[in-house]
Amino acid sequence: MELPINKFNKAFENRIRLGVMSILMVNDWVDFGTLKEMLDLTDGNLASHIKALEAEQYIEINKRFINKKPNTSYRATFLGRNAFKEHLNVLENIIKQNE
Amino acid sequence: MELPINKFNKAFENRIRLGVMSILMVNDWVDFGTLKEMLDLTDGNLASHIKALEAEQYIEINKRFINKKPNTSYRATFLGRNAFKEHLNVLENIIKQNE
DNA sequence: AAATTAACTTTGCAATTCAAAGTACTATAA
DNA sequence: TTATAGTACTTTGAATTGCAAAGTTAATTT
Repeated sequence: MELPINKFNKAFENRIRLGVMSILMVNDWVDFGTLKEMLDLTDGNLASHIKALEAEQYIEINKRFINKKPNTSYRATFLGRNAFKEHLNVLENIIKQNE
Repeated sequence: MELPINKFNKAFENRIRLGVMSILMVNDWVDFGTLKEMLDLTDGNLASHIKALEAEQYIEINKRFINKKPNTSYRATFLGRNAFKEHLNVLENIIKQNE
């Protein structure tokens, strides 16, 4: 018997990291403030989950200044996109079996 | 902007509970040993997650004897099935936006 | 210099997860 | 009757994860 659950990616088992990735899958370069607002998080919390995704090399970071203010943006890497798609495939199979 | 992530059901954020439910969605009455084998868990670990699902009234329990041996079976309740479907809907929306 | 803003990092605590060990119940064997 | 075994737990303790709040850094504006 198959065990699709064991193909889950630990990096995406948390709702915040899943949220960050799902935003970055459809938006190129999203900045810290936008993510923070969209996900309604404290900045420490968001930063720590971003760090976890960065450690897996699932997202990359770009720091610059906009209107003389620091602005950090993130986007999903190729590796991250593929890993996320894999994870969604597992979920899709679970969904399919319930249709 | 919508926040689908916040509609996740905490009870299903764990891969084991998600696995148990996904098995019970397509199989009526599955016993402890089968679940344990399918999910490859220690019995203490499985028992604790089953307990959590039972506490939410997402599964019901039936104890009996088969061949003079105790046999405990579980199935998803109506409440559990609906909650799980809701959860899958959230995931489905995340998947859809990536197609 | 002082205050401000963005993006962190650190701290510390609470919740979650898990394996291992222990327990309860029933059955069967000695 | 004591012992052994099997199933399904419960308890224990430790590691991991998750989080808010407070502290920090760097550049900016006053």
